[in-house]
Amino acid sequence: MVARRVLKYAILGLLRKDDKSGYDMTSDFKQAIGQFWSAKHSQIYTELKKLLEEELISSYIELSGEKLEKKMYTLTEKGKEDLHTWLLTQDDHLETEKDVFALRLYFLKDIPSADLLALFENQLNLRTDKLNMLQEQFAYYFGEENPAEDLDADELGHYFVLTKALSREENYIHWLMESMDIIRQRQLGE
Amino acid sequence: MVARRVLKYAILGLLRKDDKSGYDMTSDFKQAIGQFWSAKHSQIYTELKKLLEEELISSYIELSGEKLEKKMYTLTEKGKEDLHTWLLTQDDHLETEKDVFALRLYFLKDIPSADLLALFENQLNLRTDKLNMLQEQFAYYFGEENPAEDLDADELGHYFVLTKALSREENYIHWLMESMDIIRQRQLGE
DNA sequence: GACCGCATGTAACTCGTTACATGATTGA
DNA sequence: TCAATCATGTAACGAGTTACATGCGGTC
Repeated sequence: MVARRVLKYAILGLLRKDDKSGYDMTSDFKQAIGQFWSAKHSQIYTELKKLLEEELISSYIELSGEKLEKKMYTLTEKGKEDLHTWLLTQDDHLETEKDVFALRLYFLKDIPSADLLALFENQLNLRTDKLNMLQEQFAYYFGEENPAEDLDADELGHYFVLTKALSREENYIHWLMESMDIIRQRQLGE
Repeated sequence: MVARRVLKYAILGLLRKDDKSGYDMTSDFKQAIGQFWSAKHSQIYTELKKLLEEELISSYIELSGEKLEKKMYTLTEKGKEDLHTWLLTQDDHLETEKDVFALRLYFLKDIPSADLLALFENQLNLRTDKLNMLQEQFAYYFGEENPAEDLDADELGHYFVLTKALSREENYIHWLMESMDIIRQRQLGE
């Protein structure tokens, strides 16, 4: 069984502290949590409508300025319960972590060896940019030091997500560089 | 722009060397390449039908025994060209690497601290099993040594995919253990 | 004879993206 | 005044899962 209705719980989770609009959630998915789940505004608005019908959230209108309406959503008691049940759910298996670069690489015999390093370099650039972005985020929220002891429970979730994303990217880059060395070695021997 | 029709190219790629049936491909997605892309048989058969219509592959029937028919697929010239173009495509951005465990963790403030370590332990078990399975696969195909220099171009793709998956799981486990230490430290201070 | 793996397919549904559509607010 | 950002929504389509449906082949 595949993890079901993840977006539903991502949205309920985003509402656990503050009321938010669909637009706010769209922005959240561009921040830290977007490293591990994301959705476009079209999908978010559709899901919000469904969650309202299911009475897991309720809504009210807030004005920004004179006319512009923000539809704010709040967790209902039912929504809180559903979220808390889900938070304690243990996964019974791991999903395939899809990665188009690795897939392409599996077929590398059909990639001319002159083009292979260029593909790696492109991936290295993308990953390096992402790592830099994450390091900036980390420094902004937590400073340059490793502050795990001083954090409150709320910041700790953010801390874990950022350290997870950082270590993922560092590891990816490390593997890319090792693999590029292997390719260069082989090309010398050609 | 999101990477489009990845399954199409995964299938064309799997056919680059040998003819295969839909069933064979379903098995392939349970092996090494399944670490980075996978699909159920229902989706594979549907895609094969589409690729036939597009004339990127052709098919013929092979018998296993007296009656059991295997429908074997072959890359056409058009299919080969399409695959080779795709293999040289550079990604211009990275997709969100979805991870339900990390998502759940972001909301950790709402997880009772007694349950938190159990969630981590569950994830650690899943990841450890996966790492062991990958290590066995690696040992089976490449032996215990690091043989990158002796491989032909075809094995190298397999080698990269396996080392990538291994380093991903090792890194995941390392981060899990570090995070569990932090949680234990904090619980002592409670 | 029963069970497991081999083998192929379709239908209904859910999830996710792209494109279409509209309008307000803020700051340069 | 122009552009970027704020703000919400729907429609069409593509991707992926689950369930339904059927039959052969080998082995215990």
